[in-house]
Amino acid sequence: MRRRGLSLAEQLLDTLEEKGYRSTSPRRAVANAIASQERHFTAEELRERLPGVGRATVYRSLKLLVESGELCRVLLEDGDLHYQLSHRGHHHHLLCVDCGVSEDLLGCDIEDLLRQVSSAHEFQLSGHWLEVYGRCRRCLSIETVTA
Amino acid sequence: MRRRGLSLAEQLLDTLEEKGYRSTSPRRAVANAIASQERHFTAEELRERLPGVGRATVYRSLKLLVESGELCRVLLEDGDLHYQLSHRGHHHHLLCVDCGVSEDLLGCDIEDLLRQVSSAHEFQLSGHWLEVYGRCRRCLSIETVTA
DNA sequence: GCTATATTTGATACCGAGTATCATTAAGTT
DNA sequence: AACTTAATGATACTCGGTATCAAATATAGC
Repeated sequence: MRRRGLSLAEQLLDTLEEKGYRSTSPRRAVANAIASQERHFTAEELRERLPGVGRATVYRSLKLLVESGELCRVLLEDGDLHYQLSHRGHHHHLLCVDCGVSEDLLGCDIEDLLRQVSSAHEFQLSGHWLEVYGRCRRCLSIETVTA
Repeated sequence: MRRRGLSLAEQLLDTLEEKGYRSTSPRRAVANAIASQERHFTAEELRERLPGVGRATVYRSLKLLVESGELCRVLLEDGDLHYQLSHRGHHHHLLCVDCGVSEDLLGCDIEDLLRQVSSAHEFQLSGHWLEVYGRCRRCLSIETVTA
């Protein structure tokens, strides 16, 4: 949901400003670093690319961006949590375990299924977390070539 | 899938022995502590109950038990990873966000759905992670009483 | 039951992710 | 330009987890 006329980095800062957070140069640096990041990343990876920004500030910015919905956390197959740009509201990820690329899953029928399942267990559904892992088309074709 | 004639703790040790790991007194202590734990727990919670066992040993034992399928990791709604006894192979959890009780989800149609979704994205499915959160019947009734 | 050998242990130190504190600095307002 | 409030970054800390390595111990062979 990129807003017209705004670069990705500008959009991140814009969202923070709308929430009353100031636009500072460390935050601009963080926003730029995130915007130029194609795949999911860890806080430390981001920090390495921002030697001039304090550790606490990097973590604080990540937190604000997750809270404001611009970033989301993805759970890797091994249990590691990474960050990733979030282009929409609630959604799921289809993650390539080779290259790390992710596609969003929207409009699938999981919610319906979960509603059924939880009512069968007499649970009042409040949320869920789903990650799907596999190999993307590109990685599959590369694998075939090098094999 | 508790084996006949074995207590839960004995079964944990038994599984490790089958894999060639020795039965030691620290491991027995860990197995007993886990066996008496009804809900999901963190490594630190377990460690508090095992003052005589070294930190590294607790973590090592947890790792072995996860690898051998006796324990599984559950992802809480806030991203925290806890441990829990795993009574079966691949399964999902229906977790109560109030009391932490969990029920296993088996034989639901999620796998089919994921197969469809991933082939639509030209992904070769390799795995998935699903956690479902809600309030269990007991917590719902308590809430009604105290309200 | 004793001995040899390989595994396990626990102390320690370390790492990554994240938070708390707090004096200093910089944004936004007037 | 001055003021006020938020943000920063250094530091120290917590928690979950791993690497190292000398000392302890479980098992296998005799």
